[in-house]
Amino acid sequence: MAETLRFLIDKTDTPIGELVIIADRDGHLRAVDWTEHEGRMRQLLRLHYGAGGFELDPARNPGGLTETMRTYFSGRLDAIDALSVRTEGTPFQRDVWAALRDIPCGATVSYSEVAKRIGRPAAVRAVGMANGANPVGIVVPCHRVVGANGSLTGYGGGIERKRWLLDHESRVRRASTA
Amino acid sequence: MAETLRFLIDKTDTPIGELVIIADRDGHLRAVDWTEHEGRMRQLLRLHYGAGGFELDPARNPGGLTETMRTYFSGRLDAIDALSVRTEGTPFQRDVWAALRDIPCGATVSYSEVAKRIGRPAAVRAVGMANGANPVGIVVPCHRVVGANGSLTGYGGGIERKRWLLDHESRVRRASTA
DNA sequence: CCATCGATGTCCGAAAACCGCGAGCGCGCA
DNA sequence: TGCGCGCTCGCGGTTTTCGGACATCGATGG
Repeated sequence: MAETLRFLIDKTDTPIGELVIIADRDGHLRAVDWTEHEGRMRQLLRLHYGAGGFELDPARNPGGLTETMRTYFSGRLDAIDALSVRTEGTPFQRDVWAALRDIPCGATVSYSEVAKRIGRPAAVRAVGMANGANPVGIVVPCHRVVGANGSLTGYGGGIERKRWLLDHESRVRRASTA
Repeated sequence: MAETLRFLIDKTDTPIGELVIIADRDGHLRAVDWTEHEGRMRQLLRLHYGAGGFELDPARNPGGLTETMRTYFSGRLDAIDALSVRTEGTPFQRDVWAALRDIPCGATVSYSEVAKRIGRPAAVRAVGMANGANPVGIVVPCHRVVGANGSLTGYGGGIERKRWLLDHESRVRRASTA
């Protein structure tokens, strides 16, 4: 591939670890992950854009996205709802990720329910795979998908963080509706 | 892959069939093949630039390249020597293709000789593969590579055309040195 | 003299493995 | 009987692996 996409990279602290944020110059979010897993994230980028297909230039609060993430963590959960995400991925994955964004904050859904919603009720386990391949943690809320019996099953960032995020969302929601 | 390279496409007749010419907007030749094999050529482009990674806009004599090709066929063989080529391909393939351009017009070289020249004397058969994967026929003169015993072996455009091209080159050269 | 074989890089198709699931079943335990 | 736990197996998209084909040629053995 001849061309090179130039992305912007920033980092920020959260109560549960440092976050890496990748954005493009049009203000679209391209990837989000924990610094701890930056290697894995870069590998995913390589997969999607090619080995030399992109470059990461350090930046401060690109497109206001870093600030938006901080806002979410500080308690204004709906901050990330309007945020514009742009990713690659197979058609199936894109279907799944789109369905994830429709899960309202504070709610959880089972893998099979997601499968049903994208019209492939049997592709339950594949939904799990697609979840794991999600480049944009938190904003595409793969943490809101849990086992049919309510168990947390798995999370790329670690079950602990999944639990924290769900707590965070239900906690704040409870406070605001009270 | 996000963006799309916009190439220019033109066609022209030759004594041995119609030629397709793909150029970029900087005047570099990107691909050349016979109209008869346009499908195969597009597949190669897809391989190199991605399925939706490029687009072909019809153009007339882009970068003067069509005219240059016509000049070659009309007898000014060195017309294609200076012409700028830009292609993708693996490191090995690029080595091979570079070596091909060093074969002087009118001369022929064996596959094993090419292998020797790129420093991998044992990769003889692989040179054959790389030859077949050459996107830029004629200009990158894969037709000047023949069997160790002088037989024509193979040619993507058909042995007949290979023979014609070699005849053409030796004929004109003989005439000019006489 | 002729047939066979091995080395070499790349692509392609087929097949298998991999999983962030979930339903069904058997079993142990009151 | 009734419940819960854990094992097993089928599910389906994606990735990985593997084998074969090929624009050759020189060495070997019959």
